[in-house]
Amino acid sequence: MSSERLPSRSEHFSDWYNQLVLRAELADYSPVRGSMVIRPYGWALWENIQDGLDKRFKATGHVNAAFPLLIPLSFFEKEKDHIEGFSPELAIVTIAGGQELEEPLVVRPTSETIIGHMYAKWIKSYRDLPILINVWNSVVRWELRTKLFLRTTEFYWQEGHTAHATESEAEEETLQMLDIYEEFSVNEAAVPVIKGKKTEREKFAGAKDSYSIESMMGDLRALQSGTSHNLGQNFAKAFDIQYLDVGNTLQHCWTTSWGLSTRFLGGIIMVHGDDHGLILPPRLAPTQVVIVPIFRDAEQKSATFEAAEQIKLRLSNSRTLIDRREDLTPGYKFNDWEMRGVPLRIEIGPKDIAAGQAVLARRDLPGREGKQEIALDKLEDTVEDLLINIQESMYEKAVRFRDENTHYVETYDEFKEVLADQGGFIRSHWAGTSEDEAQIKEETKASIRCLPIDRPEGKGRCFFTGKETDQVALFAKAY
RNA sequence: CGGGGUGUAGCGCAGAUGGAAGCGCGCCGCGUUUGGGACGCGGAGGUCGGCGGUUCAAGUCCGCCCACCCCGACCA
Repeated sequence: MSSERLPSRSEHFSDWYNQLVLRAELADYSPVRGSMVIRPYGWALWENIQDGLDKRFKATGHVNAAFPLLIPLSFFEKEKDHIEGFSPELAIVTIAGGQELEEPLVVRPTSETIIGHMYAKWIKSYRDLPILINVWNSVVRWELRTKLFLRTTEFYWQEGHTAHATESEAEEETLQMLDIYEEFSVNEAAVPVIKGKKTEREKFAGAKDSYSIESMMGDLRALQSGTSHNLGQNFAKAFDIQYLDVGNTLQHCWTTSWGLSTRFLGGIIMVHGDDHGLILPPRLAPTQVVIVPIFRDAEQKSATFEAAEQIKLRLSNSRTLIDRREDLTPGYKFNDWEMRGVPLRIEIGPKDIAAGQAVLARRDLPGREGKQEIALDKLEDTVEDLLINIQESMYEKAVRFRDENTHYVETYDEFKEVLADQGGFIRSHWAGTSEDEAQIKEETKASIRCLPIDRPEGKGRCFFTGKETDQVALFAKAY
């Protein structure tokens, strides 16, 4: 790790982000343009995200499976909107085994088509439904402009694909998975979200309706961190996914798909990080507590290592690590673990051992403010409480930040003014058309992130058209 | 694909006017250190992004190409 400070988060957000990802050893650039290597520390974080989501998927009746990486190109041509949306970013294999292929193979950008093809084979009767499959894999989209975690050529994610007998059941599934993303984001990642529906312009290529969770990043831009799509019968019709209903009538299924990717890591970084580095929510942190032993000579060394060992044993409920490196000073280690965002640090040295105590430092409150001395016999309870407390206060801080930077406007002039002067989210009544939305994006760079589902605002006047409406739109500049 | 920038040691950079490839950090060894990014001494490490041209001589001048980063358009 470099010994320099990070660029200032408030002044150079983009540089700050890039360097943080590299220096916290979350990821590194790979030799192929736009793709990245996720390093062990970043992958450990992703594994915790996987665990949290996978548990929730299983609890709602989903099972995991695997589908192939390569998909016949013709599959993409079966759903008109889907191919239109994806064709610019497909990577296509045309040569294999030293020969030009009869039919080009697409490296999956998402699996709706191949899964649709298989579902058509597997589903015959209403008794086969619903089918609730989730897949953990990676996909490739040839993006023009990339950024570590947020948009890379290849990224890891989960994609859920379900098929149902009725329209309402599919809609229910779509919203259930959106709720799961929300609950996960809030409770595990301490990242507040706005749940909502995508507009026609912004929805998934091939979907009937798309929903998303949207979060505010530290630079006031919006990040879509999870999506859930009601695909209607679009893919069922394109792939002949049909079943016989109770009355012996052939019906098309109703399908859904939903996904959350390694982009979510980028969200965690940009919501919680500070000038010292990453700040990880305790529930997802690969290491929750790091113990830094402090010593001068061999005698002190064995005493503090012994004390550290005992602390670790007592903290068996937490993911605890002892920093045994002997060639580095404590000060270096403090900065190192702060860069990596470990929520809680325990310093133990000769003075502490003599006093029967240890020093606790919480990552979310940097410097002296977050330090306290604690008697060793109170350590377990204190650590447990602190981890919960850190998780909560990280969430509260993020909510406060988002709310302070969310504005309501009544006119388009005001909209432009607020966006230029303050930025952030604009949440206002909206009755405009797709063309109006396009015009606003063209003129201000801000787009409708979603039409929020929860609307405490009630009825009001659209800032753009002046029409009375109960629909609200969330506008922001987005990643 | 448009605009901008950068390619010299693992990283960050310096190498006016062409004339023996350097500095800082990191890395390796030994010793002293260790409560907020330690220090000394000794080392290892380079087809100067690539190809071509000008020249007695190119990191440096010229041409072409490539890669990456930033800002736009497109996107989870």
